[in-house]
Amino acid sequence: MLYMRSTQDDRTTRAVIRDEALRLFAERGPESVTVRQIAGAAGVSAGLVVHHFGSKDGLRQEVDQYVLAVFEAMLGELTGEGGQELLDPGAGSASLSEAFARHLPAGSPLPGYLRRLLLTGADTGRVLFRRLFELSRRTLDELVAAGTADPGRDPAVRAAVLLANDLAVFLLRDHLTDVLGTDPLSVDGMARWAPELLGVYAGGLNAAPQGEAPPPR
Amino acid sequence: MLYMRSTQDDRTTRAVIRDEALRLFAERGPESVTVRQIAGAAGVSAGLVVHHFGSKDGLRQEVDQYVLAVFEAMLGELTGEGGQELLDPGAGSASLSEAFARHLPAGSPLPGYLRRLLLTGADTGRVLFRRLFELSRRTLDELVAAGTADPGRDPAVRAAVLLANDLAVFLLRDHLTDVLGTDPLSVDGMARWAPELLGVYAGGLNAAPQGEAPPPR
DNA sequence: CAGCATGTTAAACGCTTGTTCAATCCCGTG
DNA sequence: CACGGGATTGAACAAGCGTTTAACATGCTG
Repeated sequence: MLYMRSTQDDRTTRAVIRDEALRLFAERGPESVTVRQIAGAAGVSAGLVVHHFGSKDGLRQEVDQYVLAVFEAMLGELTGEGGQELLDPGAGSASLSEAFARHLPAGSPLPGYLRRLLLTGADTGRVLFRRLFELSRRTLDELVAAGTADPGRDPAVRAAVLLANDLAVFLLRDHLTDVLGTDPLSVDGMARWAPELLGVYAGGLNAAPQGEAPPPR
Repeated sequence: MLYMRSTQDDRTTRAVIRDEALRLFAERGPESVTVRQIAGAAGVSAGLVVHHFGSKDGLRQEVDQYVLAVFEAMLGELTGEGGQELLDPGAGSASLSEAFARHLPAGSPLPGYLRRLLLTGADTGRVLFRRLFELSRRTLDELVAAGTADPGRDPAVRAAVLLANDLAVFLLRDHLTDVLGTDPLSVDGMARWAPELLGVYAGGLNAAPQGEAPPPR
């Protein structure tokens, strides 16, 4: 093909368009991105975008599906591999946030897209959240079974609290980076964030930090 | 004026336009709302909207300023009235969420607009978040001074954790309503949410609930 | 080698957008 | 009572939007 990307790139032109759309959608939101901008970013004409995806909305839906699939794959690895390591205050894991940081490259647009999906993706967002909520409920159940957590008065609400706290890092990532000087989804950032959150989970707000770094108790 | 709103309404036409814009912006986002739609909702012509606010962006900025002003007023009442009642695990207050529920009418578009401001309002959102972060830091300081909380290893991060947890309810309101069956910003919803969160804050995830079902103050 | 499906482009189309403009209406003031 | 000025409208405008179309190049298949 003469029209294929110049330098070596094993992705199909179709995939390149999809990736650029994903990036731009995550950055500015689908409404603020034009077909011509996507085409420009992918190095093709506007007509080709429509030719491949039927319409702009068709492209958006395909990106939705793609992101969801990647996310599910991530979740699969997480819950499937070495038993439940999710949300376990004992292990170094701080759940979803850490999962993303570990499974995705540094500047990946995926977190941003998922954020937008969660906040403005009418139906897809609802499905996604329900999925996460069920996961959170099961995780809490496991923690209770293991004696690591109490179900509380209202286990559904407690699971929701845990999920919300987890997602908050995600949704507020940029602002947190701004005021703390560290991206909470980066390795350094999680090293600051996780102990503080797990400290509260372990003994409440009033308990002094326990797992020491400097002070030998 | 013959053109004034039919039924009694003490608001200026200008104010009506501003309010309708606020509502629509909060619902769908400024990019997805047209000047004609705003005009239609306010019962005026598109030209008049521009005449009053210069441009669509001018209108958006004015709504921004208006929302920020109302929010600041709310914050002022909160921090100023009976000393610090904010984030105090002893009182029934669950901070920002409760403040909104108490100071705003039921279907107010303000929470939705603030959410959007926080998540997509480039500079305004940053300023808003910094403001809230400073408030959270001061509140944590007071809790520490009162012996109700420990500063933790990294007080800035601990304050950020508290703020993020608080804002999460806000940002995920619709989804939480969906899975829990109760709006967490309503009176009923807070009655479910607050005890669970405060329970964790009081003794961590593993502690059994302490204050009984209806706590006799 | 003919032929056909596919990838691709440039140009054009129709529609919606934000904005401008001239005209009209009404009130307050001199 | 004239009149000037703000409020208000409907029509018009240019620009940008998503999409359609006709044409062309390319690689595969019989």
